[in-house]
Amino acid sequence: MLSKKTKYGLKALAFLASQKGKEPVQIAEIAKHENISQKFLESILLSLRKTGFLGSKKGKGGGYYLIKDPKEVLMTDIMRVLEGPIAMVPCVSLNFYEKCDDCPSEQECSVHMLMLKVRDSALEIYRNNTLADLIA
Amino acid sequence: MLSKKTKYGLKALAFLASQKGKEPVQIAEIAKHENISQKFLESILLSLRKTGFLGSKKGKGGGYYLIKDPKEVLMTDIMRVLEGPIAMVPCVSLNFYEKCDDCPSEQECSVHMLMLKVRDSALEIYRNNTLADLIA
DNA sequence: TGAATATCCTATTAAATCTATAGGATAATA
DNA sequence: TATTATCCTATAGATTTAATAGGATATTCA
Repeated sequence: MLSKKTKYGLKALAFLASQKGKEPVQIAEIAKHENISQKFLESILLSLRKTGFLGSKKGKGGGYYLIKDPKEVLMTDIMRVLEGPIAMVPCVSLNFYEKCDDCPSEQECSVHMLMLKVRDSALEIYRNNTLADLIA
Repeated sequence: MLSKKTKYGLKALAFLASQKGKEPVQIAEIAKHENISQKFLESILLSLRKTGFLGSKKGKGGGYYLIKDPKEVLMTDIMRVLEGPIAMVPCVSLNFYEKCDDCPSEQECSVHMLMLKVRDSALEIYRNNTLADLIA
């Protein structure tokens, strides 16, 4: 299941992408428009800024804005920052690989191959969708 | 991420499917072979029995065994019992549908369509794989 | 300069879920 | 009737997620 953090983050990014101008949008406005707890959203936007998706401006007239063209922002990158691994088990993760402690070998593991297929199919979707597609 | 319950359940099912005969296999043997806490596995096998995947026999010489031919057991059915919804959000779930409380409408929701695609791609994998494929 | 505004940042709490264990009841075998 | 192995419920422990609190910092504008 998608975490609230991810869902809210996606909605916030989509909302920012739907804005015509490049004017900063305040947290409060996004939170209100998307029915999100403002404080919770604040921490999510902060992490999106620190990972290079958003820029921000303090003080009056401040807020958050997209740094890149929505068409250039791949869903793979967004998902990995918000939700973490796209794979359902660490042993088939490209960016968050970890060995399973209960498996003697990945060759023998009955779960490994199936989860590899699932990961690949999810990757295909995320690689072929950008932030711009969220608002289309 | 896949829960331990699901992972262990899949491994146990695969182990049972790999057995030549139809003799019951004891929890202890499965647990040892797959490096799983025996008590935890016990509760997992119990739920797989209650949902019609496994049969069981008590007493000496007892244990668990598959009820159906592994080729006839779809991964969709296994996953839904062990892990729950295949969809990442309830609003795109076929078997566990729920309306999102934060969304005014699913048409407008920027997350909805993307998650529908992800669900469909996962479904395609699970529908085209059976328990027999886990041990191939 | 200073008041107002809005993000920045860390810490903490609250809630939910997941993982694992305990301990006896029940049934089958020999 | 002793032994074996599942059945069943309850609960404890651990981890993760969701949300909140409160002040620090920077910017705007009068």
